[in-house]
Amino acid sequence: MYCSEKGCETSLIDTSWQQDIGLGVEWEEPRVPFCEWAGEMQRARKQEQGRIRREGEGQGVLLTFGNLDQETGEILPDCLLQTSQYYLDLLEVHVPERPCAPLVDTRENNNYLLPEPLGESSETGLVSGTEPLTPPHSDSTEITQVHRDTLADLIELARPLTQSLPDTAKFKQTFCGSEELSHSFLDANIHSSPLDNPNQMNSTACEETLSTHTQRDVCQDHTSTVTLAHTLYQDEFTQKDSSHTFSSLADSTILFHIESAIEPVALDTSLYGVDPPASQSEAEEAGHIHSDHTELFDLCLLSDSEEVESSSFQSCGTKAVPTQLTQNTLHEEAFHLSSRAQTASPPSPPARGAHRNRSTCHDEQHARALCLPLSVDDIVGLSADAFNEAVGDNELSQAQLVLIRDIRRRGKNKMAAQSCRKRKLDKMVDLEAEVEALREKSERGMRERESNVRALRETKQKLRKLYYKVFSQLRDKTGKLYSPREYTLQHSSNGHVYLLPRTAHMTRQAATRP
DNA sequence: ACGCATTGTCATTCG
DNA sequence: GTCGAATGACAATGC
Repeated sequence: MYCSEKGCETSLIDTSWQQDIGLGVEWEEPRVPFCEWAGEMQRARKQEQGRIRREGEGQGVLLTFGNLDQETGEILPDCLLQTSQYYLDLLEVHVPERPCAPLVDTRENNNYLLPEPLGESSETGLVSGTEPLTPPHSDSTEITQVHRDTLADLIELARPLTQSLPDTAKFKQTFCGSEELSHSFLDANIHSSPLDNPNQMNSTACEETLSTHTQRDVCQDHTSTVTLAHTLYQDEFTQKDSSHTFSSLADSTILFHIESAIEPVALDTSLYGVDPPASQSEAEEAGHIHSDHTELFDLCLLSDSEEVESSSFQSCGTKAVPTQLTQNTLHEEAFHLSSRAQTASPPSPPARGAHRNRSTCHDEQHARALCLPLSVDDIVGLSADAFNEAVGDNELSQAQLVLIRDIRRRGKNKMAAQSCRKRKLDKMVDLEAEVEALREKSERGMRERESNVRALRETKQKLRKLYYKVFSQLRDKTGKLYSPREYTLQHSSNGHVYLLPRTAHMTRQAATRP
């Protein structure tokens, strides 16, 4: 879709907005033409720039993690400036000598498509001081006037398309040190996702993610000097109508096809185009980058495996795959990566709190790397018959067979160890309960024994008293008392009681013993 | 720095 | 003999 007339970009975007409104998007504020909005944007930027200059102290603080762009007044980290300059250099050849028409989307031609330029325009009331640029493939009548720093901002906006941020948090730690800045990049990654790129986030997921981020952006402080211009651009959208943001961007197809301007990047060197580190800190940063590189590879393969079985693995985000890489190349590289991970280098110490899922993630990464047809859960959870059937149905390589059986063995053993420990724990609990019951039983026996001993002692005492009482009442023929030392009382089975001399009694007892 | 608890993994035994 | 479950031992990690 080309527009050759001056000012046509305004009508195009306005038409897009009108279409959105026609689709039911409510517009609470009076409609502001895009050109006016762009002018406001530029004025806001100028004000921001002036504020930065006034706030020398704050600038000093901000410059601790970034550099001040002399043209825009934005604070950019070094890496961004380098990358921005890189893309500027790539696009410098397209700088024309006269004002240009807006860039519009021609996806077939892979042309640039930019939002309405913030450059000079008497009709739109935009500020002056622009440096005209034109996209590739545009003829003399299809020229675009783009403010240089706006182009730089849009390059930054499009940068995630080609460099991918495997892990926003890691990116934040590695490059920015500023949460807001990293949010800007995350938003840029979302807002600039080409809908027609199969490697990018689909529109539904993008909209969902976008909704979350736009809500946050509405609450964001727009006076921050760290916010990049494209974030301001997006925030202006979200201020007007957060639900309108994506549709506006999508319907007007404000996309930035940068792939055509990017040279092939050697994957084994750097996907981020970082020069060899000169210092230790740079070397550490390079280590982060290399780590992201490896992670990116896994994620590249993830998109491949999703084609095989989309239900097995879940995507971790929007990842760009270098178009120069074929799937076979990726698979071969993934195999080497997986092999290296399995055999060579010991895993680096994971972050605190990552220990619990380390093993599972490790297996999942290997499964992704080798494109196993089953998820780790399925590999472990399937019955033996189902597992063998699944393995038999899918023609797996030797490496895949080894890996899938290792994953199953480890997973089974892991569950077995867990159940074993649970059983051991339960057994210990049962044994402790049994010990407690036995202890109580023993205590009861002891108490009963003591009670019995006491009763026996009392009985013996009573018997002794009774014994002497009987002897005290027994008299021989002469009326003399029987001595208990010389006589004893014997109770027979027939109920009679006999008084026997002790010698006879002892003789009798000896005779009855076996 | 040290001890303890938890978890994963390997080797081995058992059914 | 094979296979899966069970378990002891060990290492890594977190607290």
